[in-house]
Amino acid sequence: MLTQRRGQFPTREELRIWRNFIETTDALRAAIAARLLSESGLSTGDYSVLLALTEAENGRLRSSELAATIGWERSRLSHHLGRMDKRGLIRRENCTGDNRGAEAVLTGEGAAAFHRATVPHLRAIRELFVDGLTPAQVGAAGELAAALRDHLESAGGGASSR
Amino acid sequence: MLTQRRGQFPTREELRIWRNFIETTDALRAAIAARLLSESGLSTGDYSVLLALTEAENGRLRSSELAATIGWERSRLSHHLGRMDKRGLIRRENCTGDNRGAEAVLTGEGAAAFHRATVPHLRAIRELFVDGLTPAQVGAAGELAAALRDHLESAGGGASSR
DNA sequence: GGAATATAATTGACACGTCAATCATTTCCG
DNA sequence: CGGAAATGATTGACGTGTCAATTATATTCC
Repeated sequence: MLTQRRGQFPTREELRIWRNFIETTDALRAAIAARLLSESGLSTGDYSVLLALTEAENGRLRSSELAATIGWERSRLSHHLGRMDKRGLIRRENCTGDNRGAEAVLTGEGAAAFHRATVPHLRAIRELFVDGLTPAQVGAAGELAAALRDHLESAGGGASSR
Repeated sequence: MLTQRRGQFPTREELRIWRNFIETTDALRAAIAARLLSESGLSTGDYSVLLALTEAENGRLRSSELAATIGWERSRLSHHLGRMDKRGLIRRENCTGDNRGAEAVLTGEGAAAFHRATVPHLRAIRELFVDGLTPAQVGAAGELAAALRDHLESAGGGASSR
């Protein structure tokens, strides 16, 4: 209680910045996602999955590897693959050599959708993110992200981590 | 094609920064939300609603005003109030003077939950956001947010806005 | 070999968000 | 007045995310 670091709470100004920061990044994410969806019919989740499969050997990946690649929980991926399967963007196959495994396989339709999406998506990132900042600010964004990420990883992000 | 501004697409480095930035802010948001939930049983949505009601005259607000205050769509608020009502955090009443209106009223239980939540929530914001950055970086975060927000508002965030 | 355990993936229940109806009341105006 | 349009709010359908089981196969080790 003695050793409590400077202000237990954020100052008014810090709080204002926090709210602004989190709301703005949220709006940015939503705007990019909306553009992607309207221009290609893909959600950002779809895009991540298709990107990973496109870059994978033979357009196929074991479910758990795919989850690790894009940083998703297993059950989230499972639900999402179910929806993508229903839409014909991917196909599920049994994993040869390990019968409990499953592989997600890129379909022609999935590959086509991904290719239709990529150019407009990159353009949206440039227009809404890069073009809104000076080069110095883009650099600052990178440093900010790195600092926050390091801090999160060390200081424990989760709820149960302390 | 001649007049195309500097790189139609983000550079490799810009793209790396974009991904890092968006993933990190997402992880930060998730971490703060998880802390809030585990420490108080409230979601960030609950918190926003309770904050607005707490600050309102008599702990009550007309539904549409509440939506405007916290920047939500009406239907989103309606769904959320339904869930909060079921949990006893707020109560719905008819709006005197305009029978199509509805008011959300803070219950004792809602007020108590909010008060239990606020200190740990502010602490989490300090620990996970403010403490992860130098004072200069906090300032940079504010400027970044302002720049991105301005750009989003002018350059059209939505999908249909061009 | 065969039970205990670990691993891979799916499932179900539920919270949350968006969009497009829908319903009720009020307001506008001829 | 009375019907058309505007306004306030809710609802339903569906995509998405999390958590806690559950199912199925592999591995381990006695």
